[in-house]
Amino acid sequence: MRIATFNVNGINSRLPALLRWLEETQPDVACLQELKAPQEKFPEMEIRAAGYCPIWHGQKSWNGVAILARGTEPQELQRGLPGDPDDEQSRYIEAAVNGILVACLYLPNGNPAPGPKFDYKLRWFERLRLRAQELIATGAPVVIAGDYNVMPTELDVYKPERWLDDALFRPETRAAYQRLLDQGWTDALRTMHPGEVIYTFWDYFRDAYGRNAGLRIDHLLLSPALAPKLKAADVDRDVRGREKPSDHAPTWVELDWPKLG
DNA sequence: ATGGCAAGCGAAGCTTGA
Repeated sequence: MRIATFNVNGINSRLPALLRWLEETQPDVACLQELKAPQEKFPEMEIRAAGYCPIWHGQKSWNGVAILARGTEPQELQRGLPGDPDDEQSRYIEAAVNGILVACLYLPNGNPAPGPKFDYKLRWFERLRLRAQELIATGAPVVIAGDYNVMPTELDVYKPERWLDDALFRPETRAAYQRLLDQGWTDALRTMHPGEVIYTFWDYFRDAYGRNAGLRIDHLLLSPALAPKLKAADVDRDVRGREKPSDHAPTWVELDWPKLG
């Protein structure tokens, strides 16, 4: 069973690229972020025509997350990250798919730091930590996938010294990610590629992709019940090099788990 | 150190992203 995460940077402007990738790689579950579309502008017909059943949480202009399941309806469990009823941003959705609890997130960027946006990021991170603790305590097979906007270590940044004060790499941010891992989560991509330079994002500026000036910020965390089932994890890097690409590449895990259908 | 690019909104140029 393959579960992927892909920050599409606008689902409607990215639709041809998304459909091509789905057709080519046939993930069983795809977690999408940065839909940048209100609820009613999600391209449900096109996604269903491609064989995927979606649930999504849209928002005008910014954010937005979705979970797509191939040939089966995701059973939605949670919409919005608990812990702050005043948080209007669409950054979190959870569903059960084929016996696995799938959480899809788009963690706040947090720049400029310090400042209110960075404070929001850290508060959001703390809410995530509490939710993740609840999920891990159930003992269920869980994957929390998405754009975490965190480079966990220096190995995950093309030029660490340039990013020290950035919200994606500041000590507080890395510490928050580490606290999450300390609950018992497995960072799937790093586990399968220890010591390897492997990125999931290249910005649009100055030929960052061509120079491999990238970041590893899209992660799939596996609960203890699921980590032993990890068979492979990788990045569909070539997708970033195509026409009209997202600035992120799809990232995925292959699990020893019965396939859908 | 800065600005480079892309997308949404809305119909130019600002905001946001990372």
